[in-house]
Amino acid sequence: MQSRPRIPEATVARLAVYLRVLTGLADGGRRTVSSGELASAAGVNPAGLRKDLSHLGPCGTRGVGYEVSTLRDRIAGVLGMETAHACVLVGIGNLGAALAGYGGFGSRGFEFVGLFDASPARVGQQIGGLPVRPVAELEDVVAATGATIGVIATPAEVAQPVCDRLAAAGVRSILNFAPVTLSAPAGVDVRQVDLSVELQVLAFLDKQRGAVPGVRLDALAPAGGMA
Amino acid sequence: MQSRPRIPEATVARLAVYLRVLTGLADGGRRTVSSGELASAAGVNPAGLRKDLSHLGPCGTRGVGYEVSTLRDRIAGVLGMETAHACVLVGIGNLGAALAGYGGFGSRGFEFVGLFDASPARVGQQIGGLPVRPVAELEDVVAATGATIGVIATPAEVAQPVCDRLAAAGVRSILNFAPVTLSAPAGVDVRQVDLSVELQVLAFLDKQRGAVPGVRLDALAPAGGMA
DNA sequence: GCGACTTTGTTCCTGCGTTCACAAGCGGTT
DNA sequence: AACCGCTTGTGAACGCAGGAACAAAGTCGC
Repeated sequence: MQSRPRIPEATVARLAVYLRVLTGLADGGRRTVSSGELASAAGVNPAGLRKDLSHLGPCGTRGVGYEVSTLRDRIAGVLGMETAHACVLVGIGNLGAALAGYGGFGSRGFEFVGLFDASPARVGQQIGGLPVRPVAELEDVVAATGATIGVIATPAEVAQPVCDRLAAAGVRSILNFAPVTLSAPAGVDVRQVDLSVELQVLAFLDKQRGAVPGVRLDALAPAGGMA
Repeated sequence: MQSRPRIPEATVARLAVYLRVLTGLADGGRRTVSSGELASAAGVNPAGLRKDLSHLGPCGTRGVGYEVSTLRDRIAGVLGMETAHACVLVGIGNLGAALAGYGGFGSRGFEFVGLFDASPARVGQQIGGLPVRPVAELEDVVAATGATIGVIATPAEVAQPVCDRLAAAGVRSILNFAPVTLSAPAGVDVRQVDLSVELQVLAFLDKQRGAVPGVRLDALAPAGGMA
């Protein structure tokens, strides 16, 4: 009953945004919100927001709006946040260290239970209260903690082998920051976050909008990082 | 002639992926590729790939496939990579420092020309050959370099003011890593990269697939970050 | 107690993205 | 020179997401 047959993936992504906005409203002491206000804060269309929320069954009061705390708890339940999720992070470079030290995950129910790196220089360091372990211990930690989410922040060359090991160890969801397209066995979800792609889309939109060829790189940049 | 009336945004994102794959193939000495092989490497449908490529006009040889270097250059041209793009980065925390030090941008035509942070402790540090400047100099650097892309890696509270200043200074494209929904004036594109949302979508897909309640956080994690 | 206003939940419709399937074209071979 | 297999490019159908408009329902005021 709480789990409808299917919720579109795009809706799930927006539900996570609504949840963040609602949490902020609740912390501010707000009791109720209308769909229009919530949609404005989330940057979406009010009708679309109501349609998204309709997937969880009726949870608002007509003429009044939505009760902030109730809606927050309802969304959190649908997204599966009442149970914490154990994550392992492979690749403790600049980006990996930033992810490991970012506190925004823990407060949302995601807990890193293992950090791994291939470099002996990194192994043994403490980041966010957790030691960096050698990748050889990956399977053991996944088995011991029952981690279901793996985050890959390694160089591109080793991302696929790491993905294979994570999947074999029992991880069912993988978030990949390496700039390669991973192939994983059926039953394992992979989501790709590619920063270069995001920038290139922005650059294209800018170019398509016409004009503005006047980029003067030489004005302040000393050395071109051409590789 | 080179710029067709409109290319769908989803296609642009995939073109960037094709470009990455093609670059790798060219470095490996490969001369030609078929749509099937390229689609497999990019993780998409072969027919969809051909339709994406059709937006740049005919660029393949029937019976043979696509010439790797030619297609690579064609895509690079459409994405506007023959001209470098100057970027400014605001917020040099863990994530910002990782972005500033990441070499993957420079090789794709994106060059950081200014790093900014509000903390005096950060100002003056050198990251990737560039000094961290106080945010007060933001407008001057944008004007001097003609930067068109701004990257926000600040705490959530100050992301909107920073966005406003970037837009007012003339930046037309903004990539936001702060967990807030930004509102920008018309003519300014904002792309949101929210790591928590990605994780929550993964968690939901995992939950929806059924089963797996056996998350044992207490095995290794010390404290549950319930808020 | 009744009316009017506000807001939700739903339905319809339009447009887009994706996928399947087929015709057109090129290279290699005999 | 003609045939055959292979691959591209395109046209059509399907499904889905997004947006607007409408009906139901609850609350506030009189």
